[in-house]
Amino acid sequence: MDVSHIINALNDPQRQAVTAEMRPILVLAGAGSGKTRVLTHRIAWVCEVGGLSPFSVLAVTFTNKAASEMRGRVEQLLGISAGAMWVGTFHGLAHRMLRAHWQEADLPQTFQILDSDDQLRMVKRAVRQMELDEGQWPPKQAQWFINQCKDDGLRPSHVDPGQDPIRQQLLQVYQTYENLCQRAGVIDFAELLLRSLELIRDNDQLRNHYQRRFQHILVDEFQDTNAIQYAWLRLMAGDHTPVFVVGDDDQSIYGWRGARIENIQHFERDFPNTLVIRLEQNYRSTATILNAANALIDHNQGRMGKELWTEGEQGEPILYYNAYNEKDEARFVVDRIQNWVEQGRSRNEIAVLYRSNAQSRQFEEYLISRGIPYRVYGGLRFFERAEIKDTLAYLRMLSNPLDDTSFERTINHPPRGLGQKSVDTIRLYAREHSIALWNAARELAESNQLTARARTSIAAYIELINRLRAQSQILGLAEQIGLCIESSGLKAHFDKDKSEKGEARRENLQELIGAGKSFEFDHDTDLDEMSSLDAFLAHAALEAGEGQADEWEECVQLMTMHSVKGLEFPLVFMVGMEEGLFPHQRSSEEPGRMEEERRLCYVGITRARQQLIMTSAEVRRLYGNDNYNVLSRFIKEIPSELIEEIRPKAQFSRPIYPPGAISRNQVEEEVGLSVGQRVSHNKFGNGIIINIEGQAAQARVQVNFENDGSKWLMLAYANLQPA
DNA sequence: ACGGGTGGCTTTTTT
DNA sequence: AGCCACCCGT
Repeated sequence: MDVSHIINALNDPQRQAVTAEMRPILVLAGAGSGKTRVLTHRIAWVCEVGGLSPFSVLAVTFTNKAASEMRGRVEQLLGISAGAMWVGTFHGLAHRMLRAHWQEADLPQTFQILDSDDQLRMVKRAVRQMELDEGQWPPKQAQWFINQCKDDGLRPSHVDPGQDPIRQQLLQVYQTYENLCQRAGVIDFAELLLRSLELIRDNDQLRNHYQRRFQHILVDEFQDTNAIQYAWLRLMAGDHTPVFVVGDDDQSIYGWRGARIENIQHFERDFPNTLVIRLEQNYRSTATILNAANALIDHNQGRMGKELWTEGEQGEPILYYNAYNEKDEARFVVDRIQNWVEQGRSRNEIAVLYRSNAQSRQFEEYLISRGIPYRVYGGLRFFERAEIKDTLAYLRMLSNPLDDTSFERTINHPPRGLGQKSVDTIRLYAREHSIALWNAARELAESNQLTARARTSIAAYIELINRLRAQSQILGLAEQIGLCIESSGLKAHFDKDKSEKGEARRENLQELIGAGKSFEFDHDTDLDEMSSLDAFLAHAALEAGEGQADEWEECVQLMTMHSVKGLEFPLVFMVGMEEGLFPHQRSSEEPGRMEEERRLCYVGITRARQQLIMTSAEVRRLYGNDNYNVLSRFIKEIPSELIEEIRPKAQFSRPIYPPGAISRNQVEEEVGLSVGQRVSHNKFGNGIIINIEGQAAQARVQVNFENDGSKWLMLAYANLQPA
């Protein structure tokens, strides 16, 4: 058999991984070492050489993007359509399983998926239903608690209430929320995984079926798996199916949302007889960039060990510029961008990376003023926009009228003369009778508990939903969407808005119809019994869609260091390299987080192919005050011979301090203290000055005390002594 | 239903 | 400083 197309283009360790015998395999794949290639070629290998059917392979990723990329490459390699193959995201595959076994999973056939926004609304309802004060019990916090429990595989009954009354109350909210969801027939993202885990755990027949069916399980970005995903994988694999996981402990940056780096660290222990393969040859960056990355990440403890190398050139040194302030920083970056473009290079090749989204603004302003097109990643995505969700809520009511989330969203939107009070009556009635809002509304429309006016409105609403459902039976998906937009009054509602915003909303609604059309086209086969409407609604929840339509315009890319993972650019800027910003202040407080910050920095560095430029600002205006930040430790951890510091050119004067203000150095001189200095205070003890502001009698210093944390003190009264 | 004023918050994000 | 959620008046 000719297998050259599978293994020819591989280096030794890659080939070793791809052709390894059937046993647990852990591929530690460094940045830019060809991990996707290994994953896809492995699938081709076990199918073509190992004789497995493509349908007995399970391949899991985290993002839809990674899944579709993998799917495309497998199709190409195997020359088949991978439609029926189990290649997808954890959530997508769990969803597929629940759709197939909805009865066994105790779900209505038309169960709907809540996205985080829907989930928050539902938590809010739970909090209100318990008559708790929303200020004291922020739904956001409860949502976080619930998701954390579910990500650890814990149902309310499994959670140890402990002694903490706050925790006990949150647990009650969790329970109430669960009841609301179950009654409405909706499940949130974490529930997809939890429910599917419980399904195969408790149902012997199904478990045996899946364990027998899948002969090989492959996992991408394994370092990002959380507890429930890991448990799900182990259950799917059972005792006999070999697992092939690819990941990089040095790129684990999602610990804060439940990812467990231990999953990869303990893989060898959990899966006996594991073969570990390291992919360390990098095909992306210059040696300088890799050396910097290696040196930086070497400061972390307990790594699994890996060092990137390249056959390529040394390349340009890393450039570092210490700007006066954030404006100067942006100016510098945009100058460099202009430079690059003037040399005939493309704007697509450039990424500006920052730690937090708030930092993008300065860069945007300068880019706009120079007329350079750019694209900011992040923000609301297509299916998350209000007008889209409004329409989807109507569609969901057609599919499952018991869906309380959608009922709440549609009952008085667009306004149809039902006030807060009438809706409250419906809620109360539903709660008292433990029925869905829809059923409560139907009963109340017949009763005399409401004013005649409200009854008419409710009756009209019920009539509307029923009529839409009847009419939509014979329509295609796109027509159904169009019908909902028209008949619900949403169209008329948004037509009234003559502003740019209204215009954009109308366009989005038009685009939604278009999305329906192309969805029908792509899914014409319809192998499941699921209606195309239900399939579309699930698609909308699971795949929120790209944020911006004009993504192919040649433009500079602005994004956070988190969202850049998996991408690469010839020219990369890492901005805001300051203590407090990056590493972020909130990460120095929690144990383990600092190493995660360092990994994040490692991720950023390894995105650069040719040139890496880092910047910091001496003074940065943040939340309204000036901060004098110290240079990020991460820059200090890179060997200085790899870095070339750019000094401001003589012709640039120091224009940054606004008239009347004085520089930090001047303040320090006047005050006689400096940032970084150790001082003692007779009440708070010893500490370090981390910030100085104001002058003369107004001078204030921020001191980070060893015992009491950081405090702002008026210098005139603090009586600080150098320590 | 809208809009203006106020107060509180402020890291990272996918599904 | 900005953003957003909430509240109250119209």
